[in-house]
Amino acid sequence: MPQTKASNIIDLSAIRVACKDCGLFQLCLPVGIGGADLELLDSIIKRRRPIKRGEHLFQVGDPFQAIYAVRSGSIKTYVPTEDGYEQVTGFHLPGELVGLDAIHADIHPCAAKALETTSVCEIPFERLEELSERIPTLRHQLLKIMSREILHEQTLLMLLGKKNADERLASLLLSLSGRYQQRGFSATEFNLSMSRNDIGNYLGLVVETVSRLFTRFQDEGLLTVQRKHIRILDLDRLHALACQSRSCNLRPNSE
Amino acid sequence: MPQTKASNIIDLSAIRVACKDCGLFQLCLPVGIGGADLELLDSIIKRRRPIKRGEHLFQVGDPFQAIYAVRSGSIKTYVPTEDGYEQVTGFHLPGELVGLDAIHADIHPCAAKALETTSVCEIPFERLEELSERIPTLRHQLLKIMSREILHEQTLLMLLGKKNADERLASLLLSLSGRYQQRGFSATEFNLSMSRNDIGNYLGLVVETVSRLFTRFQDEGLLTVQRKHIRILDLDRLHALACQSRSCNLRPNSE
DNA sequence: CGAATCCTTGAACACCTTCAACAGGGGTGG
DNA sequence: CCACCCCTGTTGAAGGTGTTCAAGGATTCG
Repeated sequence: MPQTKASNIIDLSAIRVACKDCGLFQLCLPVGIGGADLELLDSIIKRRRPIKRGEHLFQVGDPFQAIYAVRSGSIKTYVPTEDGYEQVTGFHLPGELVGLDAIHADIHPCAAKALETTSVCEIPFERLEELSERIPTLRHQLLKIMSREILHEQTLLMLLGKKNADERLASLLLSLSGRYQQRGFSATEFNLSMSRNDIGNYLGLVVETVSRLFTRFQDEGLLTVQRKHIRILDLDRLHALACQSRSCNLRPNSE
Repeated sequence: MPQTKASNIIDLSAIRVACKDCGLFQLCLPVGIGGADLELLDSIIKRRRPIKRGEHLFQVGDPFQAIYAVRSGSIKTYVPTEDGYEQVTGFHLPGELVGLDAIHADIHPCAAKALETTSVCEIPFERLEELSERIPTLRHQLLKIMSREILHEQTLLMLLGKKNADERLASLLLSLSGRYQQRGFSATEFNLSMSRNDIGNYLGLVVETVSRLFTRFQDEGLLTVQRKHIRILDLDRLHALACQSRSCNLRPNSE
C-alpha cells in the first residue's frame, strides 16, 4: 500500500517510514549512527498495519518469531492466570520493544494487547540474529537493551516490594512523564491510555484504591485529572512523594 | 594453586576445575556439546578464590567488567536505598549467573554479597562478546539467558503484585526446592543460606511475618524447620498453597 | 562469658481490600 | 434525539491482612 495523504487522523504517516527517517530509531534499536548498518536493519523490518484497541499483537503461547517496536499508540503486556485474572507486566510507549521475554523458550510467555490504535514495526528475530553476526554494535545493543529490561523489572520489584500505594502511583506517573518527555511530548500533560483497572493491576492495587489516590492527589494540588487526561501541577512534590520512604525511579533510562 | 586433596569441608574441589569437568556447565552457559567451543569458553574464564560470608563480589556503582557464575555457595544481590535499607533482588545458587543487569550502563546497579563461603567463575564480558562473534550458539545462548532472567523477574512481579504472604513464602520454598533438585540435591531437605530478614525483604514482607509463617507452616505439617534447616513434608500441599489464588511458579526454568 | 545478632512471639494499629451502591460516559437502538 | 444499557470510574463503610512496636529467647563469635 503506497503512502497515503496525511490527514489529521492519528496515525497514517506511520505506514511506511524508513528507520533513518523515524524519530524513534535511536530509542528502539540504537545501532549507532552508521547509515549503512541502519539500512541493513531497515531491510529486515516489516511494518504492520495499525492494530486497533483491544486487538492482540500476540497471545500467550504463540511461537516466537519477532520482537516488536512500538511506533505509535501503546501496548500493554500481561500474563493471564488460570482463574481468568491477569497480571499486567508492562505498558509500552513508542520506541519501546516488546517480546524480549520470548527468546528464552521460543514461546511468548505473556500476551500483548493494544491499549489504543497502535502501529508497530515487526523485527523478525532470526534475521536480527543473522544481522548481529555482521554488526558488532548491534550485537552489543541487543544485550544492552535486554540488560536494561532486567533493570527495569528490578525497579518494579522495588516498587511492589517496598512502596505503599501513594508511592506506587506517583512512581508510575513520573515514569510515564519522563518517557513522554523523552519522546518530545509534554512531561506534565498527557493522556493515560490504560484503564484504572490496568493501572491498579500493574501496581498491585485494586481499582478503588487507584481511584481514591487520583482524587486525593488532585485534592492535594499535585495534579488535575479528568478521566484519562492528566496534568501534573507539582512535579517536585510528586518526586518527593514517590521516594518518600525508599529508593525511587521507575524505568530510569527509557526503553 | 594446584588442585588440593578433597576433604569433607564444603568447597575445596572448586578451586581449579575446567568447564568440561564442571557439573554445572550446562546450567550456566550451555554453549552446546561442542568440546572445542567449550574449551574456548574455558580459556577466558578466571576462577577466583572463594569469598567468605558477607564479602562482596561487587558493589553498586562498580565498573562492569565481568559476569559471574556461582560455582558453589550462594550469593544475594540487592540494591541499597538512600536511607540505609536495601531491596534484595535475588538469591543465586550454583550454576546461576550474576551481573547481567550491569551490561546496560557498564556499571553495576546492584551489589552482590556472599551468603556463605562461595566460589565463582569470573567471565570477562569483553572477551565473552569477542568469543560470541565466533560462536553463534554462544551468541544465542546469551540472549536466551537474559530473556530467562527477564522472565524470572516477571514471575517475581506476579508474586509481589498478586500473592499474599502464604503464597509468597511457599513460592520461594518451591523455587529453592526445584533449583536444588536440578543441581542434584534433595528437593525436600536443604539449608537456607539467607537470613529471615533477607527472605522477608525479597518477598516484600517483614521479618516477623516470615517467622510466623514458618511456625504456622510447621504447625500445619507442611514442613519442619529448625533455624536454617528446612525439610519439606508435603510438597503437593505446598504447591497448592503457592498457587491458591493466582498463577504460580517462581523461576520456572532454573537459571 | 558477654555482646551482638538473629529469630520468635504477642498485642495494637494502619493500610489497603472487600463489599456495596451509585455516577457518568459512550454506544446502540427505538 | 432521547432512552436505555453496559462498562468504567467514583465514593463510602466495614473488615482483614500484614505491619509496627515491644519484649524475650536462641545462637554465634569475639
